[in-house]
Amino acid sequence: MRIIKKETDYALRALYFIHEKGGKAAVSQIYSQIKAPRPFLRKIFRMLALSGILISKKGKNGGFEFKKPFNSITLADINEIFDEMTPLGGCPFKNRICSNFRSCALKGKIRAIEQETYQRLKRTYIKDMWD
Amino acid sequence: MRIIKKETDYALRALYFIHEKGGKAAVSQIYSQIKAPRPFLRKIFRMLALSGILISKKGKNGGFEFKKPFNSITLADINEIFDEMTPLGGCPFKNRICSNFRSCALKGKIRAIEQETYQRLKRTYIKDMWD
DNA sequence: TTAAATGATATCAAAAAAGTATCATTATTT
DNA sequence: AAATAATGATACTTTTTTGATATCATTTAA
Ligand code: FES
Ligand code: FES
Repeated sequence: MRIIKKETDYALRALYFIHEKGGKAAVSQIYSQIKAPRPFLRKIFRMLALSGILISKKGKNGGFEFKKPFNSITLADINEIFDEMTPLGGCPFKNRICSNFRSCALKGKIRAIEQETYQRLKRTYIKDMWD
Repeated sequence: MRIIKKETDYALRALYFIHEKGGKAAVSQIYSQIKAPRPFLRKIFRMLALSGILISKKGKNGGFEFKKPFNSITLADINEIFDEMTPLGGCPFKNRICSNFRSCALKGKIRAIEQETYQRLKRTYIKDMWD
């Protein structure tokens, strides 16, 4: 059972780091601290910017700062950027549809559990993760 | 977020099928019904037997029957055969340990969520999955 | 003795996840 | 203006995990 991806892991720790740094930082200042590969972290940050979590500033002395207030960011906010949920009525095994889709009740039960887990991610604020 | 693997999916549906067939069946009678690849299902069944869920009977007219009573089997029972949980105090990213393992509080929170999900799997009986 | 089942194991293929490389664009500093 | 240092965009590669095969040995009932 893999709750989060490495991308989410890096993202969460990086966001926390930016917050500690006063709310703004560039990838070059972060990656070594959280031991993430630089180009990978860049990709992650671009997605965070596209998703409205961060604002990016280009050029010298550029970097990233929070768009969404740090205190309001949940684990779910970040997780859903990198990992999609199974759609309502869908099968947990994406694209390639399951054999006996129609008669399969499994997907419903599994989805319910997934949803419950998601709700919990939603209730977990990243500001509280380092308590 | 992937709650169960395909192996678990096949296993659950196959077990239900055996139950409907009166508690005993051979792989050759099952795989086409649940649309699982035969050799894959064989492997799955061997694991179910090794784990004490089923008993295997070799030879002609052989097959598999329940060792653990069907009504007592939970989703967790099957899931844990094919998917391991992160060990207590461990990092969700198996083998290759995380960079800042010591200072990382993330792993604790993630594990808590994983545990909660596991508890729910434990409370879900496969006999109830086709309601 | 044959047929039909599982046991055991090695191997392969496909998909997903993780990570790189490269060039373009933008803004600051000199 | 030029150099520098940041992100934007995108294509690619590698590694890991998952899903699936193939093969031969063993067992048992007919
Ligand atoms: S339809 Fe995919 S698990 Fe049932
Ligand atoms: S130690 Fe692995 S997620 Fe923190």
